Amino acid sequence: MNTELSKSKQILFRKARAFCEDQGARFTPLRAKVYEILLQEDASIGAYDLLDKLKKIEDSAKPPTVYRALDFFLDLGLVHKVESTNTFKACHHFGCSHPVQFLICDHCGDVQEISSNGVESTLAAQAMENDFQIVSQTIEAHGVCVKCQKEPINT
Amino acid sequence: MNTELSKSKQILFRKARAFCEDQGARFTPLRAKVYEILLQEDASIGAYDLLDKLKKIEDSAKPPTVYRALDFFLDLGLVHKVESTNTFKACHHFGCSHPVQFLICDHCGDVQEISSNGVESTLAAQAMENDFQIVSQTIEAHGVCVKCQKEPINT
DNA sequence: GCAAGCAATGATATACTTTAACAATAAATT
DNA sequence: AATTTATTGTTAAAGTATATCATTGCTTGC
Repeated sequence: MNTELSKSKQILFRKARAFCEDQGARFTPLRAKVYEILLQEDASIGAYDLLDKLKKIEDSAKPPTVYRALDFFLDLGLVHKVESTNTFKACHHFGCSHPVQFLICDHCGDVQEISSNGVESTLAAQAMENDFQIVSQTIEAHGVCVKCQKEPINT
Repeated sequence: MNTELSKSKQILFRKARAFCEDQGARFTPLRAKVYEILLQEDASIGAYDLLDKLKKIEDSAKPPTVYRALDFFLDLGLVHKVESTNTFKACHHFGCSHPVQFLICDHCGDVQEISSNGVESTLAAQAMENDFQIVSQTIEAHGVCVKCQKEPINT
C-alpha cells in the first residue's frame, strides 16, 4: 500500500500509526490512506486535491471523508493547517510538543516546517506586553525557497 | 455619512482618503462606505458580514463589490486580511511601512494589531538560517484578550 | 456470545468564501 | 468630443468547509 513512500517517510508512517494506537486513536485504513497522501507531498495540499487523489483508491470518498480524516490528524497534531493557503501538511516531529512555523515558497509551492523557540517566545513576550494570553500561534512566511532562488529567472 | 465613527476614527477616515488621493488612488463613495464599515469594527469582519452591512446603504452591493473594495485597500495597505479567520481589519497606521501581527481573541472576537520589529526580525533571522527569502509574513496569535481574562468564567 | 452504546464511514445537501467574465457607466486623457 | 481607462453592475461559478442523518462496525459489559 505505502509503496510510493521513501524509506524515511515509511518510518514516519509507522511512527504515526503507533502514535495513534498508543492513545487509543484508531489509525483506520481510510485514515491511513489520507495520511499517506499527505506524506507524499513536499508542498502542502488542499482538501480537494487530496480528495482527488483519495478517490483513485477509495471510490466512495467525498468532501466529508477528507475533512474528517484531516480533523482527526489535526487534533492529534500529526497534520497542520497552513492558514494562508487553506492547505494541509503532515508534521514531521509530532509527539513532542513544539512550536510550528512555515516557510512557504510562492514559486514552487514547497512548504518547510520549522520549529523555532525564539520566534515563538518573541511573539509570546510581545503578547504578554499587551496582556494577551496566547493559546495558539499561526506563523507563516511567504517567499522564495533556496532551490527557486538559484533558478534562472524566467517569467 | 460617517457619523457613527468616533473622533479618532473620523481622523483616520480622512487620513485614509488623503492617503489614497495622494497616490492617485480614487477613494470613491463606494469604497468610502466599505472603509467606514471596516473602521466601525473592533473585531475583524468577514466579507459577507461586511456585505450585509453594506447592502443596507447600497442596495446593489454583491460579493464582487466588497471583494473589489477589499482588494483595493489591501493593495494600498489600508486593510489587512486575517488569514486564520478569513476576515479583514482596517490598519491603524498605514503609510509607514511596518511589520504586522495580530492578537485575536477567540472569546470576544476582538483583533488587536501590533507591530513588533522583534517578532518580524526573529522570524526573518530564522528564515535566513534556512536560506529562505521572505517576501511577506503572516503572524497571528489566538487566545484571550485582557478584557475577557477578567470576566467571570461562564461556559 | 450478545445486546447496547459509541465510533467511524457513507451519502446528500448546503453553507461559506472567493473569483471569472462580460456589460454598463463614469472618469481621465488626448 | 472621442478615445481610453478605471470603476461598478450583474450573473455565474469555482473553491473551501460543515451539518445532518443513515449505516456500518467496534467495544465492552453483561
